[in-house]
Formats: sequence, structure tokens, C-alpha cells
Amino acid sequence: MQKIKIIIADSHFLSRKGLVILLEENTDFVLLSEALSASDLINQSKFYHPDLIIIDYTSANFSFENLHQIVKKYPKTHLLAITDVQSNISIAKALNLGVTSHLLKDCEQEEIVEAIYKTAKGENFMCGKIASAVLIDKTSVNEYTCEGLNISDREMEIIKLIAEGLSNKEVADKLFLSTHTVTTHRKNIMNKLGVNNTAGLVLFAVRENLVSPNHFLFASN
Amino acid sequence: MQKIKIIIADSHFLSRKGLVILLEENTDFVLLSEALSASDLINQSKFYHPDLIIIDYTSANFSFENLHQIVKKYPKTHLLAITDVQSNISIAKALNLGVTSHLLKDCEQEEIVEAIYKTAKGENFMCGKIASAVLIDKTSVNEYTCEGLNISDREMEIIKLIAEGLSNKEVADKLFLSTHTVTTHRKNIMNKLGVNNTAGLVLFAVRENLVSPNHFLFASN
DNA sequence: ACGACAATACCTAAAAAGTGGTATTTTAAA
DNA sequence: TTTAAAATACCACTTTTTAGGTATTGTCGT
Repeated sequence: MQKIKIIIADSHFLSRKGLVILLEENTDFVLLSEALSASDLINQSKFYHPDLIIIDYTSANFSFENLHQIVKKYPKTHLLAITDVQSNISIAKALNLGVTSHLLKDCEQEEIVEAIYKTAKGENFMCGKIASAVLIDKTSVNEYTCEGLNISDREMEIIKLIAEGLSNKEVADKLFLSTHTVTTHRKNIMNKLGVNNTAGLVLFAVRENLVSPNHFLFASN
Repeated sequence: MQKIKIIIADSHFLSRKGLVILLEENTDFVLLSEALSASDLINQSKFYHPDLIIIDYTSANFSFENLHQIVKKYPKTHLLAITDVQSNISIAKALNLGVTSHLLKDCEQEEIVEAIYKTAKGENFMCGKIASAVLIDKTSVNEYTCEGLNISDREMEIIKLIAEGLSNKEVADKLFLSTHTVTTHRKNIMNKLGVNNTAGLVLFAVRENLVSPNHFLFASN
């Protein structure tokens, strides 16, 4: 069997080095390089053409777009995402952007190793928590959905501002809309989410990382 | 200079091995052992009497109590906590239980190394985000406070219910109070927190783990 | 026994949110 | 090119929240 050629893309020192040790312990794996930023990753991918990239797209110098860039440019390279706890929508987004497998950083060593083998062959592997978080729509093979919610970008924008404490009027002013429009959006959002008050909206916003729980409190320091 | 004798206590494979590499790279550090659980940690501490324990008290097989146990039994051993993002109250709690220093897992290597040196000497070291989250009350040396907030238990209870989406009336019914009382509490809380709407209350509740961001959404599944 | 604070309760009035509609325009997809 | 969905806007009405107060009781520590 041919060795699996791997790049690690993660700006966090600890998890990066944890992965290094894991790869060193298995002779089927070859670590080509470590990328600390998106530009590192682009350059190294061009140079090495890895079989597999293990990436934390949430860490400081990476983003969702990097996933898409890699998938488009190097279709033979498979992506294994490994992040801290994420919202369902983020995970679904990553999968839709072409990530083959998804783990969390608190996974066991064995799970990570298994994920590497499978992902390098192009097979999906989700750790337990991820699998339960994302429902796979059996009808369309490659479509991952997130609990049937489909909140539009505009709606997301409005949720974010509401969660940051703006009133409908303030949101309207900020986005150059009528308050009626904001009210309508708010109604539609609440219907989609199945909630009937601001608390529900704010909790959703936190879960989807639209706002940080520290929004107000760090501001007051 | 004598070498610093260290135990790593963390059930997460990746961060544990990341720390292993970091310690190996510095000849002043000696890694005595790795503890995957509280009982591991107790046994290894008894056997090795380390200068320093690097611990993620939030990881699967550890808890706040372990911090207290170690501090009480081995006063010469210093504790360096390193966790994922935490609420201020959790951090304050850890510090009050006797943790000398506190980092986050996304810290840079240099910060971790500096923290190890200082903590082993008994000096405090907080990474940037932690330091800004917790203000040290200079008047009483060993007392860490949380932004001078002192929210009473009753107030916490009411915040929690509001964040769960209950109206003042519903909270009042649940706690057998007049709506006036709930309204008053709500006002007092908002004054203490320096916010002026429900969104701020809910974000605070999330930050202090009074409510899960999944409260509504898991309920609807 | 005193003071401080927490918990309770009430009042008024303005502002905002929540409910249940309808309706036009723009955009993306089939 | 038809169609569906998203984004926009308006109306009327009710409920809830927010902001400004005051005031009584109980409890805890000094």
C-alpha cells in the first residue's frame, strides 16, 4: 500500500503538534508540511499535491473559502476537517463546500486514525458528535442539510444584529430598510426557527456563531 | 537551574500530545507522566510530587474538584490550567480554587512556555484573553472577582428562565411571585450588567452556562 | 442593634416586540 | 420563460418589555 501524503493546516500550536505525533506513530502516514495560514496552505498544496489535508478551518488564519479553493483546484486531494465544537450550520456548510470528513478536537486517537485512512480513500467519516449533529439527506447523495432550516443570508444578518441588542428600528437604520421590513424578516425567522421571542433568536445566533456570548461584557471592560 | 518536573492532565489526545512536543523541545522541562483521568492524576501526583501540573479541568475525566484536591494535598505543586474558551465565572472559580495560571488552548507556543516558567516559580500568568476576562481585585490578594458583578442566586435563577424564553408573567407564575417582582429583578439585573434589552441578558446567560444555545433547537428536533 | 443588601411588591407611561394578515419587486433556478 | 423564493413594504392590534420611580420585609454579619 502506498503511503498517505498529508498536510496539516491549523494555526493552533497544540492541536497541530498533537497531529504531528499521531502521524509519526503510523508508518502509513507521511507528513509533508504544516500550514499555519491559508497562504501557506495554498503554496504547499501547489508544491506537494497531498492526498489529504487535515484542516481546522475555524482557526485564526483559515476560513471556509480555503476549503472551496482547495477542492476546486485539487480535486484529488481530500479534506479532513477537525475543529472545536461547531454549530450544525457551520458543519453542513463545510461538508457542502467539499470536506470529505469531519472530526472534533476532543476525538480519540483511534477515531482520528480511522478518519485519515477512510478520507484518503475518499470515504466519509464523521465522529459521533458530528454525525448526530448533521443529518444526511438520503435522497440526494451529496446534500447535507441542517435540520431542514434554510435561513437566508439576509435573515442571518438580521438575526446577528438583533442578537447584538439592536431594536428593529436600529436594524432598519443600519441596513437602510423600513422597520416594516425588519419586522417581517423577524417574523419569518421566528417561524422558521419555531421560537416566539427574542431569547430564542439570540440563542440561535450564539449557536451559529453570529454573535459571541461576550459581546456585551467585553465591550463594557 | 533545576529542571521543572511536570505532569500533563488532559483527556484530549491532541492537546496532550501538543504539550508533550512543547515540553520535549525545552531542556528545562521534564515530563514525568500523562494523566488521562482524575484518578491517574491523584496516583501520579502521590508518586512523583511534580513542580507543575498542566491541566484541562474541563476535559472528560477531570473536574473543578480535582484542582482543590491537588492544592490541598500538595501545596508545593503549582497548577497551570489550559482550557478551551470558558466563561468568566468558570475561570474565576478555577483561580479561587488555587490555580496559579490560566491559558487557552489557542495560545501561542511562546505564551505557554512563559506560563510554565512563571507558574513553576509560583508566579501568576494569564494569557491575553483570560487576563481581560478576569479582573484581579487588588485589595484582597487572593480574591478573583468577575468584573465586580455580584448577581444574587435569585437573580441568576430569573436570568436563566428569561433566557429560556419565558416572559415576566411566566417566570412569576413558575416562581410564585408577582410580575412586579420579576420586573424589578429584571431591571436590577440589567443595571448590574449594563445592558438594556433581552439580548444582553440572554448572552450573559449563555456565557455563564445558565442556558445552552441549543435550548430551543434541540427541543424542536 | 444596626446597617447593608436581597427579595418582595406596586405605579405609570413610553417603547418595542409579537401576531396575523396582504402585496410588490427582484433574483435565481428549472 | 415560467416559477419559486427572497427581499422588500405596509396595516392593525395585543402583549411585553423597558425606564422612572417608591416602599416593605427579612436576613446576615458586625
